Amino acid sequence: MSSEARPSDVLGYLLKHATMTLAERTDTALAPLSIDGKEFGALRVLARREPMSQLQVAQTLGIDRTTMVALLDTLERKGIVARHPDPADRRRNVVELTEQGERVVDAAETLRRQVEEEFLAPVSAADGERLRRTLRALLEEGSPNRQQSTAADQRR
Amino acid sequence: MSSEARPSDVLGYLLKHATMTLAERTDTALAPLSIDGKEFGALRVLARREPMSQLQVAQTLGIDRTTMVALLDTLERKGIVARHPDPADRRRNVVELTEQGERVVDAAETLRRQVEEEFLAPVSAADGERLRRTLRALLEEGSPNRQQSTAADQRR
DNA sequence: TATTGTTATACTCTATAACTATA
DNA sequence: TATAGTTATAGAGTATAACAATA
Repeated sequence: MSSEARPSDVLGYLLKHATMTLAERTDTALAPLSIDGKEFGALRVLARREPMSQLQVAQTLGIDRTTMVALLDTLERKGIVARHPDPADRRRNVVELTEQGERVVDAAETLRRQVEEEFLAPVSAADGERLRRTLRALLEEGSPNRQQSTAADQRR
Repeated sequence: MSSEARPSDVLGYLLKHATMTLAERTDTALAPLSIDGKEFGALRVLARREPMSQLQVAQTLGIDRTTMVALLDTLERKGIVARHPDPADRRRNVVELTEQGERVVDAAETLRRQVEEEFLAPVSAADGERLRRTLRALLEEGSPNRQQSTAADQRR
């Protein structure tokens, strides 16, 4: 018989609620810019890079190209991105930030950081950085900083 | 002008992907028990407690009571929970784990812990514990007494 | 009248399939 | 034939509204 774990001991619970809380606050902070966190994620892909096709953006984000269409429709209606046919391959649309889009992305980036700072305010700066570092380590899957073999490794 | 942050520096990105990865692995591990993580969440509410009504379970989970109906339909079909009208208030259904349900919950709890252990394997045990502690601190102080409020709750 | 569970319905999100225009 | 973008459609998931039984 296993002993009871309180909800707040369950890592999945903690991660999920931390994710939801931060996402909500980010959406709230971005609302004055008329974008949400998901749209900002797409904009960040476009920022400070060579122009990309819709498909490339979609693949970078891990979403379907049909989903990308609707996302870009919204952003284009807001004047944040522009689509142009690629002269070199007219099947493709090159997606670029407008001037307004650049300003929105910069403002959003500042807001995102502020939200993160506030979110992390209850813990020390060191613990905040440790959180980031630990999460990065957990997500770097095949990378070499794995430790000893675990029960899981044997099952693989 | 704000400087570029790599995706892996964005806390929301890290949290979201950590949540997704852990949830996927948990679902995979629980599959042999014919339950998923969401169902297990509901079962954990029922385990080792006084019997609760459907509404109480739903409120604890922060989901709508109509969603609860479908969730319990599934779990009841699997023989994991049973519903009885409450003799004291026959509008209510008392929800209880069956004997099989108790066994499933215990087995699932063991699996959940194994998955967590594997998930945390890339970092030291100390860092794993720090992660948990930091997340708890962020959720306690960060969002005072909000359990899992939904859009619906706010509209009410 | 209010509450609990239920059913029917709607809405959001995202994917698959099919169509178009290019290659 | 294959690919990029689009459109139409479907599916999962979850909510709101309406209803029956009970309080």
